[in-house]
Amino acid sequence: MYPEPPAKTGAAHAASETPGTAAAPASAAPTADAAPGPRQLHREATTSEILRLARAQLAEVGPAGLSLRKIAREMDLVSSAVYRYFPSRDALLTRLILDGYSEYGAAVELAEAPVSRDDHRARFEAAAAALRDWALANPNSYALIYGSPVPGYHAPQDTIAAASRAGLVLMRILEDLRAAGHAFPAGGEVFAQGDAVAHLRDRLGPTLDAGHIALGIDVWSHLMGLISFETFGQFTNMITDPGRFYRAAVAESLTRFGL
Amino acid sequence: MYPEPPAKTGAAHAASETPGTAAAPASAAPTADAAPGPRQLHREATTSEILRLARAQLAEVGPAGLSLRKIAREMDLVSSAVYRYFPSRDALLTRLILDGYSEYGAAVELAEAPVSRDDHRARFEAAAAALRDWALANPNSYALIYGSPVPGYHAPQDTIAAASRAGLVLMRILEDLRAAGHAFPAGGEVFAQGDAVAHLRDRLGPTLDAGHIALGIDVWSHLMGLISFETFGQFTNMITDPGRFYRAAVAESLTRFGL
DNA sequence: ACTACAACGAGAGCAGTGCTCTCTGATAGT
DNA sequence: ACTATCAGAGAGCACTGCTCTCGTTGTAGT
Repeated sequence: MYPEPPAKTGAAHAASETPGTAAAPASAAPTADAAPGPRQLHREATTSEILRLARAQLAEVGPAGLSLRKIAREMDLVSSAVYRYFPSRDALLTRLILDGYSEYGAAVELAEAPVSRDDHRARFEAAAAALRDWALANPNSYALIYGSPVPGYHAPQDTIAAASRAGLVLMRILEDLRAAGHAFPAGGEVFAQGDAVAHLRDRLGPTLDAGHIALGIDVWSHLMGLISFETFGQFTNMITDPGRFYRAAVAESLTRFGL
Repeated sequence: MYPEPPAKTGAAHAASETPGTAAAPASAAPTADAAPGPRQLHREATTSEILRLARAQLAEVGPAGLSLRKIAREMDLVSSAVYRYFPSRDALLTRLILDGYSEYGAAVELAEAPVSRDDHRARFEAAAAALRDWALANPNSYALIYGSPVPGYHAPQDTIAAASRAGLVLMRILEDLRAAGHAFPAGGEVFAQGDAVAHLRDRLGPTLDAGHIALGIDVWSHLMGLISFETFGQFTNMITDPGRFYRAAVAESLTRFGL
């Protein structure tokens, strides 16, 4: 809903994926999903080509500049053909957002994974650094997923699950910390027990109580605030060395965990 | 540069204000700026009417939905006429951004002002609460000024000065704190002396050293991160009571100042 | 093997956008 | 009173998202 088409409902649906693929499984061979079929292959190829070009455009001109017609042109397609694959520009955007969350989460996981499991401090530092690095490397994707939401666009439930992936990496470190018998400093208890919602708790083990989850979310928000300010240019003429500044904040965060 | 016009340079200029007003002072009466002149009056009236409608539209459909043509229609003007007052949509947006920063800063100042000067704790709490309240009351303006920047849009120097206004309220509290002989806890010293840049230091007295300014910026970023997450919907299914959560974070911030 | 159906792409077209250019009155300063 | 300036009108360009129709073609069921 970026440049806002004529009028429409205003509240974006933007939910449905590629309709054909999703509506298909009723027919064909239920033996297995054995036979891909040349048509479906073509469909998948086209879909991912659209996404590839969309991502390229996103990186170049940002979310607002993304144009279905331009994508069609680059594929030697007529604009209406693209609508066979994505029902609207919004749907494409939704898909890009979802992918963005995944990539972001994957990047953070990848950075944190190789660190020795019981070196919680190093794990946190690695994850935090990856959080910033990815944002700086993919500013437009970052803006898409953590910047201002498209007006009238209410994130479908899919996105809110995907959104927490990067944050969960931090949470798991806290979890392991707790499992290792670590005692969090008393200061963190300003966060009430009921602040973190059940949904998030289900994705974590029972080791952490809501207060500690809330502490984790607070720290996460803190880091994301710094990253957003930096990538959105708010630190211009304010902070000379954002990298060092960020590392200092990370160090401060560690003390909040008692590390 | 939202829906990106044809091609143009890509890098937004977006600097110039209402050109007539700025280019005028060579002629007329340099005795004083005494005589407003009926024509100039009309110009100012029209300009502010445009801004009024633009703000209304912004609040309703967000930055991306802002349409010069629609504004013109609502004023019973033809679209090209609006260009007599703002050279481009970008210029209008720039103006709205500037105004947004001002309003935001004013709101925070207004909330902090009535608090007894030597109750630094209450002053901080009032300012922090205003920070969040304004954002929640004006989500689209907030998104405009603190959300993802318009792609290709490089903030003119004017904006970066205006941007710090709300943050400065917090800084002044630290300043007063320091002036009152308050000793900041040792932990804050993870922030290196050189992090805060000269520009910001000039707008504050010499009482605060760069390390404490950096601490202030960090806390400010933290709060803004929380506010952004909340207004941009990132806390959905994550935090049950964002208000209480925010207040807890504010309390934690106070301890960082030794309050 | 044939047929009915669904998918796909093309093309035209609608309503909207930002922005430019030219022309015509009104108006303000000389 | 004259003239330069300015505001607005109007037409038009290039672009957007999206819809609809219409042949073609692959696919699946009989």
